[in-house]
Amino acid sequence: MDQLDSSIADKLGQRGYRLTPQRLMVLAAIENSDDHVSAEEIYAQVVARYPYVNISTVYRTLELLKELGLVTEIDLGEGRVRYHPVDKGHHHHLVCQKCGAIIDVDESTLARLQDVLLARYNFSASLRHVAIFGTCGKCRQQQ
Amino acid sequence: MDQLDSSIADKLGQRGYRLTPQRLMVLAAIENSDDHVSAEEIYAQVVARYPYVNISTVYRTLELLKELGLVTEIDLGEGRVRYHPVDKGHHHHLVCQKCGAIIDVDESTLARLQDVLLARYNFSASLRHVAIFGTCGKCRQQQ
DNA sequence: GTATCTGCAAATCCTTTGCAAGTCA
DNA sequence: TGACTTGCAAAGGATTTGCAGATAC
Repeated sequence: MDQLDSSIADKLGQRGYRLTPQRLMVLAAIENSDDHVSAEEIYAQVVARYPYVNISTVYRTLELLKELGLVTEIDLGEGRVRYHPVDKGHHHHLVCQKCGAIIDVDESTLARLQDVLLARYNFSASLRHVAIFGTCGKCRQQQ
Repeated sequence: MDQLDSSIADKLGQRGYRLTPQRLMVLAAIENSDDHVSAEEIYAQVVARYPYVNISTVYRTLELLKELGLVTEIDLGEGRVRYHPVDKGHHHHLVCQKCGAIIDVDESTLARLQDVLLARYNFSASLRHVAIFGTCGKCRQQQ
């Protein structure tokens, strides 16, 4: 029930959604994570403090936050999705398919692509949180 | 048991894998499809000719072809993966999240990004078959 | 002949859903 | 109070797996 200074909680409240303890705990778990968290990881964090939550509540909260544009989803190719608060900034990831390393890439790196797609295809790409697969330098050396 | 001229079949044979009727039918289904096919669609095609195949055989064949680099997978955001033979050329897709339209994008459009990632991050991106989500021009007009 | 493949059935994994009970505003 | 939320349990859908029997080479 801490983390009442959460900016996401503020926005939820402003839009008329109830700030239940469960939701606040989910928000805290998302915002306290440096990395991107999975639903399962959020659930584990919340259960540690309040054993009666159900994972479906976590999924429902994440669904709501997605709809409201407060978190972004990313698929790093693990067979499950990870979440990240939008207000922590946009960035991308290079995922090495050999060693699993994840390299963070600045938002600007994809800015030009976004421009090209708009100019050439009149398509507004949503490149807020993208995973690009390939091989890192270290692994290429070892081949 | 047709489609013995399949280049994928050739490669499978060369590498010592058995060319079973099931595998040949799966290969034919992949190669005869203009679009990208899902496992379920491949299965449907094969069952039409040989009702005793099992979908797990389709999945196992696809797994093998992926490992050997003979097909690529693409996730167009449908909750299931689609497959495409590598030898039919590389290309990318813009997926409109409003209307579902899929716009094909030439390989060269992502070439520069590939260069940048290599130069800046020493990362060899595997951009052979990428889906980019966003909004198409038509849908943006209607907003 | 024998290692490789297949079919079958069941299991897995992540995620979603129906519903009755609980609770925030 | 009453609409919104939750917990529970069960379903959902795509994909994977164990195993015994079948088969390509």
